[in-house]
Amino acid sequence: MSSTNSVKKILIADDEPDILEIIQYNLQNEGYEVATAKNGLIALEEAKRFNPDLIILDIMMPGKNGIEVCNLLRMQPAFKDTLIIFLSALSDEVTEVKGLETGADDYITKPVSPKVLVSKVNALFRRLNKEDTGILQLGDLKIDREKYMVSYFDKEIILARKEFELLALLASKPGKVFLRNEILNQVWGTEVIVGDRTIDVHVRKVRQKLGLDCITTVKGVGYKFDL
Amino acid sequence: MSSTNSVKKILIADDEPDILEIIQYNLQNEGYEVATAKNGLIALEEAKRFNPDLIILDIMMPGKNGIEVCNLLRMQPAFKDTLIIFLSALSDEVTEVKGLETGADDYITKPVSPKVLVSKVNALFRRLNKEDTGILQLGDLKIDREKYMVSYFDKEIILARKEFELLALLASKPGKVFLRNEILNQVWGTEVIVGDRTIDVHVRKVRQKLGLDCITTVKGVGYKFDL
DNA sequence: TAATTCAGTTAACAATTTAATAATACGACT
DNA sequence: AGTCGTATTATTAAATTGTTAACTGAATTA
Repeated sequence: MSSTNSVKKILIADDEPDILEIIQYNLQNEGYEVATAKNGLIALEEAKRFNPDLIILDIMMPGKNGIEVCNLLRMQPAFKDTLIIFLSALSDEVTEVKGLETGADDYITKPVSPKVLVSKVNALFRRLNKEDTGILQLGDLKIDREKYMVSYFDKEIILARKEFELLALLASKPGKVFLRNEILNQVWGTEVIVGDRTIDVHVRKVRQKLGLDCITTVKGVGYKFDL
Repeated sequence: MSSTNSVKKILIADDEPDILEIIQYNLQNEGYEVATAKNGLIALEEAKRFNPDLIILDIMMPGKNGIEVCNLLRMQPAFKDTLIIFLSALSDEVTEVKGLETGADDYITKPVSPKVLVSKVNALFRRLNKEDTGILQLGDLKIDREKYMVSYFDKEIILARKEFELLALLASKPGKVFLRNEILNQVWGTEVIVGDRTIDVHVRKVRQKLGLDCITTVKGVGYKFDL
């Protein structure tokens, strides 16, 4: 199974050595870990051994073709969720639809520019990692934007909305000094007009509830988050 | 934001009425709910109103082009995770790479066969919905989305439809705070307009029927499910 | 050094928002 | 007609939010 953090592993299966090499080179350049297979059977073995996050499959290969390989992979629980991209010289509609319905995530027709291929791969991983929740982890302080929850050393701290938004804003760029105006615009919006003291008071409440000196005052300028 | 159970909504933006119509027809045939926009500005408005799960954007449109629209959408938190596919007659490498790097999930060059497009759309949703099993088991609480049934300690609890959908939504991501707007969109849809109090009342009923304190209110923000 | 000013802190209070509840109304369906 | 599901409204209760005013400490000035 693929970890969200680590370097992504990609297996490329194609019977043309040139293509294999070009794609491998470009993906490695982008920081991916790459393995290759020069036919369908080897691809299956490599998939087991290498446990890739993404498999790029040529359709027309000697022995087992790409679609067969895909089917065999999808049958195994271990590869149920593995990303699969078909790469094919066949650009006919029927094959493409069949390929996608087999459970592939994309179908790219050759010839394809390496840069475009890399972009598509990036896009797939980007989307998959969107799963990550908007959690900010700063030392022992955790700010979960989705859950509207702050915890320190796993102890939950209840913040009111404005308090939370203020903290989330400051913590979004630790070290950066936010001007009072920025804070007003971000947290309170441009419509509402509130006095300057209001910010101070909210800062105080956050400090108090956190019991942690992480909001620093920069006199005459604004506030910043610093652990 | 996309509901786990409901029909997926797709917004298509293209300045060519023919294309708009063909795509719309094919996607509706596949069971999707479709809205259309004939230029970039309208697309932005429709996105806000219709709240689609996927937006298919033509790149060359009068006024705002697709890439601009994509950028504007991605800036708004509400559309940060919305699926976006570019559709373009431009097949040059630079535009395609730029499009994908802008945050699109796919880039398809015209002309495209409607069947292939539909397959690609299906593939995207398939990938996104991987964890969407019908039954949710949360501690001793079981929620069966297919049978519209809830049980606690094997004791069946009858919920009305809206009540059920509300609970199912909140329980789909335990801990996550759902904004009132999200709840309205998911449970009631974008078409119907109901007052804010309606949500409260339904929350109350669910709490009452479950006899279980699993829905927490987060003042000023929304509600969350927590066991 | 003492007085003054400036900027921010603090605590108490008031105003405003927001949600829970109960009672009510209206259809759809039986 | 009666029940059920749904949405609205009014009332009440509670929490958040904003303001005020007094306080503190540092920097500035006389």
